[in-house]
Amino acid sequence: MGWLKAYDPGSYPPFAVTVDLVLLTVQQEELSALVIKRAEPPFKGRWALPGGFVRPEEDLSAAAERELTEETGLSGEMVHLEQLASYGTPDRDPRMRVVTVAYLALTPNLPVPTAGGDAAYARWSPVGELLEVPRRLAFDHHRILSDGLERARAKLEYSPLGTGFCQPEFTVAELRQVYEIVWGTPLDPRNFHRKVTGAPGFLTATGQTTTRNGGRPAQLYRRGDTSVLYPPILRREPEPFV
Amino acid sequence: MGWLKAYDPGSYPPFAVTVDLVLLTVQQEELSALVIKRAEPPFKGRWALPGGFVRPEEDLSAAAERELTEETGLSGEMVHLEQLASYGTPDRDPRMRVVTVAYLALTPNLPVPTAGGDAAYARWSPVGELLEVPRRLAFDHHRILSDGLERARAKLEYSPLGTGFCQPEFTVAELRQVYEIVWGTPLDPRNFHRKVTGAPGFLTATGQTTTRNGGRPAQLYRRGDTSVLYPPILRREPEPFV
DNA sequence: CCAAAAGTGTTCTTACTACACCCATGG
DNA sequence: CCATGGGTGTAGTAAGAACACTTTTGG
Repeated sequence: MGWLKAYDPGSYPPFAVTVDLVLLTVQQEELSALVIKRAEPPFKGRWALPGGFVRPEEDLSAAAERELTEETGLSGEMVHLEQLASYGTPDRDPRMRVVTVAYLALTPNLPVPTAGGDAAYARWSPVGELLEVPRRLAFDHHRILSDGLERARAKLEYSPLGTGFCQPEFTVAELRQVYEIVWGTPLDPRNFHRKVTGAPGFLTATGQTTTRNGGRPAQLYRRGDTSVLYPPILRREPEPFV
Repeated sequence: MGWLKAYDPGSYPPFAVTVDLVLLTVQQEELSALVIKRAEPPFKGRWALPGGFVRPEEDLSAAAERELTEETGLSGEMVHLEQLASYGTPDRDPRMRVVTVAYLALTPNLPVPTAGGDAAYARWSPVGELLEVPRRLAFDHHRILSDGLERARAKLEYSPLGTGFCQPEFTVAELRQVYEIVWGTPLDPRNFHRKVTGAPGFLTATGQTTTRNGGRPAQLYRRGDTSVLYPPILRREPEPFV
């Protein structure tokens, strides 16, 4: 009631729809997110997640991939880009009613982006610093980044997406460091090794070895072909679920 | 890069934003979803998920709760209503560009809804029938319902939300039947009993018993106060994660 | 007494933790 | 030859699966 009437074309309240990206990477022993310096009000001079309007004939996921490519040069086939959640509080943008659909991607260590030719335009910032203070980020991006972080942490348990943080070829120790940084917990190297090499389809050995981390040469692996990790790599204490 | 310029107020492409609800319940040994018969084109006469426009000053979750109350009489405090995902393919509604934010709720067995006074307006339909054929539901609601079903199944493993399908006071066997119906797998009654009574905070005993299911009297329980199930109640073979 | 459902106990197996120990390189 | 990290072996423990068995009602 009211539904059918309101659903009449031409009589609906207009919204702006954007996509925002939570792009995470691991660099210098820290988990970082890509942020953009806002050049215009509102929140002029503050950092914000990259994002932009969905175009009139564009799918949501296509808009997210386009933004990803614009900001990082990565294509949608190269990284796993997944929908995170949508945010639409009426006052989240002071200018107009905006609903944003947030996407999450875990990317390998990239060169510092300089889209727009402005060195101060975009940068990777440690997630810990960005979330330290609730209002450090523009709009409701603190919330979005928090949600993205929690999703990324959970994904590492049950999916092989942690490899997305690594170079195409990586050692078990490099992968373990990713887990340790994202979860903020030390993991037993020996048990971790057994778990990841034992999970079918997670890793495929290249046959090559490397000594780039010192010590005995380590096997190099590539990401395997599975999308599920079984058995999962579990954190000690699971976080609240909802 | 186009972003700042396009983000200028007044120059954004207008969208309609709706919320759609995946309301699931268990009745007569079947998992069912609430569907509405469409009275107007497009998809006139077809079944669709309940939903409607987000109002100009309304939060997304508030819109979902309002729709929930309109369709079922349930309030947002009574049931757990969670955001599922957003869908915005350009051609998903032939009349205009619509982005919908889907919400999921697991509800107890309710009387057949008759909102609008029309008995044919809304009903509970078995999910299996609704998903049998890809185009049985209007718009992209097949996809949305599939996603909601998969989310509900996953939720039962790690959260106590399965109790949402039960009456306020229920027996372990009644809860087990919910799991069996949602997952489509038989579960060992004895091991299930141990798991759910052993998971801290999942169930609180009322001290009452009932013989309404025949046999030896069974303890009655209420939903406990935890939001995480540890240890989880696992299905045999986990589904692909992404 | 018997059927039916509730609930407990027991055994086997899997997977995790912790940690001892050996391996292969660079310096 | 030794420091460093890579990798395997093993013992103890937590939790799941399968299933025998006891308990308590209704008829």
